[in-house]
Amino acid sequence: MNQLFAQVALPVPMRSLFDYQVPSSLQCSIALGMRVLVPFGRRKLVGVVLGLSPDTELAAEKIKTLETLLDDACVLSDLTLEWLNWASQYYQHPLGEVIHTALPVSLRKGQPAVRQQKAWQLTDAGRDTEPASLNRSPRQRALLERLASAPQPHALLLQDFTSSLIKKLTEKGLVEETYLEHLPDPDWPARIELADKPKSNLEQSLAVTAIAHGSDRYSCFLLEGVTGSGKTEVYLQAIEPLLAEGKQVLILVPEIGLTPQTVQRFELRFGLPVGVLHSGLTDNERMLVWQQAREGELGIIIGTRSAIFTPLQSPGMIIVDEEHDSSYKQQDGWRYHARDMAVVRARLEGIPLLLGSATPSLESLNNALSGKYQHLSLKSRAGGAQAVRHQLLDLKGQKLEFGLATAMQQRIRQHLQAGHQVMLFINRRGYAPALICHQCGHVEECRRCDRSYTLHRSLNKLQCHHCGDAKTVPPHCTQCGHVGLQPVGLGTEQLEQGLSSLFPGISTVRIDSDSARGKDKLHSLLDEINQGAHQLLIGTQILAKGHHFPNVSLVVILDVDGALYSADYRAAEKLAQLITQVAGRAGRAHIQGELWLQTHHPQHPLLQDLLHNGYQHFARLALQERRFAALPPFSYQALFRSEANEARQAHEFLMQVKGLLAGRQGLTSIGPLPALMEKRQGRYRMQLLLQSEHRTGIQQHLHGLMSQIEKLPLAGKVRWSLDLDPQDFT
DNA sequence: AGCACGCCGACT
DNA sequence: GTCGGCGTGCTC
Repeated sequence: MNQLFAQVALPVPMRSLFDYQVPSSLQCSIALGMRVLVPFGRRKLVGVVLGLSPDTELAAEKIKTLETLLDDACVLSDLTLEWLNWASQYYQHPLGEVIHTALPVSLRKGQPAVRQQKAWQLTDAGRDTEPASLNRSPRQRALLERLASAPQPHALLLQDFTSSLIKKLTEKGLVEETYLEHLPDPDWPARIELADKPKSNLEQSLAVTAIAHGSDRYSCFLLEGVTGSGKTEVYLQAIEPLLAEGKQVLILVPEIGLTPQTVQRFELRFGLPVGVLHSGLTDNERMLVWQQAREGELGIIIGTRSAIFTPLQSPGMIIVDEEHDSSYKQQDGWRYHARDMAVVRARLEGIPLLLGSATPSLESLNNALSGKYQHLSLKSRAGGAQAVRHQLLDLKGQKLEFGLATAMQQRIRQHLQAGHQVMLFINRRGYAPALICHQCGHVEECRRCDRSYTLHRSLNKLQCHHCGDAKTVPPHCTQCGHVGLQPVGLGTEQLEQGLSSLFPGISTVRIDSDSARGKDKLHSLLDEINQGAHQLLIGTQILAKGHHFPNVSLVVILDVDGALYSADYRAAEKLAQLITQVAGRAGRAHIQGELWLQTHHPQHPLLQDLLHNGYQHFARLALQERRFAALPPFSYQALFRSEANEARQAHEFLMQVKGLLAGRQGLTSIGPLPALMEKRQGRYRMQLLLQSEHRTGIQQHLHGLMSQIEKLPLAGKVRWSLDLDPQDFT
């Protein structure tokens, strides 16, 4: 037989495929998209076959032979491979690692992909036994005859025989255990039982009709619906006709939004089991949902970020709920954005994509306003919850204790005395902030860019993260001459320790990603809160997501300025989303909720706009600002990060990367600058930001650059990575 | 990324 | 005399 070589993608951080000789015994059965076990160095790796060819460019002595063919059918379809290949190019991440992330852990480890079920078959002795010889035990005889023609699944046998009977024949050596491939049973469309649905309003009906109109091809919808406007009801009605046709629906939700109630709502409406994928599952549980989805046995699959990789036999629609949520962006390794991956997947599969949010990302909103996506709005709020009152507290010249103004402390006391709960929001700590004058509120700004400087304590410098300009820290305010400029948000870090002295005897609880880590930890904390075990709640973004706090009557956001004057240009957008989400969650019909913002700039146009005109209006204003500043979504970015024990090395590496890009048209590079969190775990972190007006600009320049970078001597010494469409500059 | 090889310091 | 530190280099 002729020689055959397989090009295999392996989970290693290298941008090449690896050639292996295919043993002649496997040449007939091997195909693209199957997994193989191959020798690699002195270990064995599971890889995926991406090419088959009668020849290879590699020297014969280097070629090894693949060890095992792990599948008899492909685990990744042509379409999926095309999708992942695109992703590997777009994110400039090695294809082998991309494929590795897209597979469930069990498959990465080489476990079989087909679902197996326990079954029973006759042994040689069993086949030689005359059924008549068992005439004295008719049940045993019946079982023997049942197995005579073919092995039978365990579950099926139990309908007619007891397990002790099977055991008896096993002990006699006539019957033995075996495994049969599970036969898919995709007959759920026939079992749909629609529950009563609420009467939908005009906006909802319009949205559902619009979606139904485009449901047989790729199209993208942005459903912009204020909190409580019934987005989920639109999802339910939009997928109803698809499910009836036997089409499957994949729903992505934020990490924190995947509650039993969410899942139940879909289950109850259609009377169907829903496949659920989240981080708390075991490898086997994930694998089962993956298999059921692939075999078409599930109509609805709900999951967090990585659920975007769930294979579907007959895809009907993808829904991304709370599409603005930052948990859709992977923050290490391959930094993909599940929402963006969903757009490309929907286009390849030729199915509609529905993005829903009360506070859409500026990216999606821009696509909707420019007509790239269809824009659907839900503006009326169902139910009678009272709107939360928003108010601003001017911090200029105020006495602050642990970041709280005296007037605010009194207000908090009033609410506590009334028996209500109070929620205090602080931004994540450790960020490089702007420098602000507490007397007049003046913020040092870069003259060239009109943007605030960022304070980098270790260098004792102000740096503009927009153009890279640096200057020394001024001794006094350039506006009013006041001496003693302070970083924005000073004191809020000590808030938690200070609360016990400010509010003695009041039970305080902190909720952030650390304290809420672990299975069900967050939920038990939330239960405690709603049962009234704590009166003062301190938290970050996590508190605002998807949970209701009926007894909270006062919400305070301590350092609004931190977001208004952050080097992270998305901070204002995130703040606006936070405020809007919180306003939708606190209080209840009989308690008038209050939301207070502490700021040195109560007249700031973005704040004023948000408070008076709401998120929808604010977002459009913010988009205009982005357009003027040529920031995303009106430009495209890629961020190189580097990290080393010595700041010099991290900096020098990025200087060399910048050097490789020198003189390229249509591409600007900013930096290297210290990361907003300059140091982490004792290592210095620097960043180099690339920006282009066109997406293809970034792509073209990155093409080929990565392999050049890998050849730099420093590339092996510093930890470095590329983040495409960066969302977070920490 | 792993995993080896390789060449310099404190220990049974 | 060795155990072990992590720098460097390779993996079809």
